[in-house]
Amino acid sequence: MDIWKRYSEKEVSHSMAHYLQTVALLKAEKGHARVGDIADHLGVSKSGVTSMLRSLEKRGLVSHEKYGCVELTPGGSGFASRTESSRIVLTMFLTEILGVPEEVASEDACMIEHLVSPEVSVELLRLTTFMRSRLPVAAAFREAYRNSPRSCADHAPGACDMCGDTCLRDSLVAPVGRALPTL
Amino acid sequence: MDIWKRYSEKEVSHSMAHYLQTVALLKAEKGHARVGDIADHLGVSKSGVTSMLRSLEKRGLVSHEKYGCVELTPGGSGFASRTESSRIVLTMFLTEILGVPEEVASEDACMIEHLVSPEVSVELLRLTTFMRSRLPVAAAFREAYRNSPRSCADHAPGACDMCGDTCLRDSLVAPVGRALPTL
DNA sequence: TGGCCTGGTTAAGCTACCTTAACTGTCTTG
DNA sequence: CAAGACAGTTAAGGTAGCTTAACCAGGCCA
Repeated sequence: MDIWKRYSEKEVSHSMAHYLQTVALLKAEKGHARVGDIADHLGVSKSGVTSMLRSLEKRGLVSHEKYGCVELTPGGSGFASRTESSRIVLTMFLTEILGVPEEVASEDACMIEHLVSPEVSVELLRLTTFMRSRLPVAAAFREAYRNSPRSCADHAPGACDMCGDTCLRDSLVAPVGRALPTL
Repeated sequence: MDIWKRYSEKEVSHSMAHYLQTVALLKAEKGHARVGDIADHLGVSKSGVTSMLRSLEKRGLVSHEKYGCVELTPGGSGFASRTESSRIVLTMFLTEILGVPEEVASEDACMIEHLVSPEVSVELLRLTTFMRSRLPVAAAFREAYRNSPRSCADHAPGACDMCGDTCLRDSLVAPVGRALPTL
């Protein structure tokens, strides 16, 4: 099982995704992206920005010459807009369909926006669109869903066709001994 | 905006989550988890395992004495089972509700299982359960959804209440200049 | 008892991403 | 045009998570 290793082999890391998004945002907001602004926006040091820019440049995602402004290459701007769209779709799904609080939704979306595949994002958008729609079948579903039970009724093994011997919901919510030393 | 930084401050990293899951699996399968087995299962070197175990031990997630077997603490086993449940729920949602291919679903689930909050996991489980149910309203919804359009009809600004000026689906699927040097 | 194989450990080194401290380039202002 | 001020850079150092290489502990067998 080696899927887990692809995590660290992603073309664009979490950090990189946020650098790219920041550059795109600053360009849109003030017309140019400079090292200091990027550093302020991300809450990192300017030297950190400089070195990250070097590595983004090596990957062909930005262009940046000494003491100059930062530009996104087509590749970089593609990543930025894909990640941004992914974040929008995720947040919408989490808040409006799942009904999770804004705060939680934003954080979760931020964590995973750059990790979900386009296939999944697209299907998520489709489901969200359909569920939000004014079609009677969607309205009826929403109504019924709102009133549906929040927890599984019975967890004799096999009683619930989602869970096995132990209730999925229970293990999601109350992991044994959550306690964890601060160190 | 500092949410993005919490990513690297997560109590348990992607790697750690997989180490914990592996220990739980080996314990369940063969009754004990040893360094070599963990290394084989994860495809990393034994020395890598040793040093990761040290750091998991510091965090109170496993116990391990020199040349001995590895045990999960209650905390560690809690994390393992929470992550495992999260993965199950995600995979089920992705394949059965979104209809994404198994291969993609597994990879995406693996990437994000340890990052989604319990709140979101629980709601995802609830939605999945409800949508899969035999209730007429759910069946009707599934039927209508299956036949719903796969792409947005019209993207004059404002025509679609999901997208803004540019179509979300388009930017998810065809980011400008996907090309990216291998380096 | 000595030799050897297996499993585990340490040591040293690499990459990614961050930090602080010190230096340099550029721009403004008197 | 020189003096600062400020923006940006380099240098050096830290943590996480890996690697390879070399070393050590314990079981097995002649």
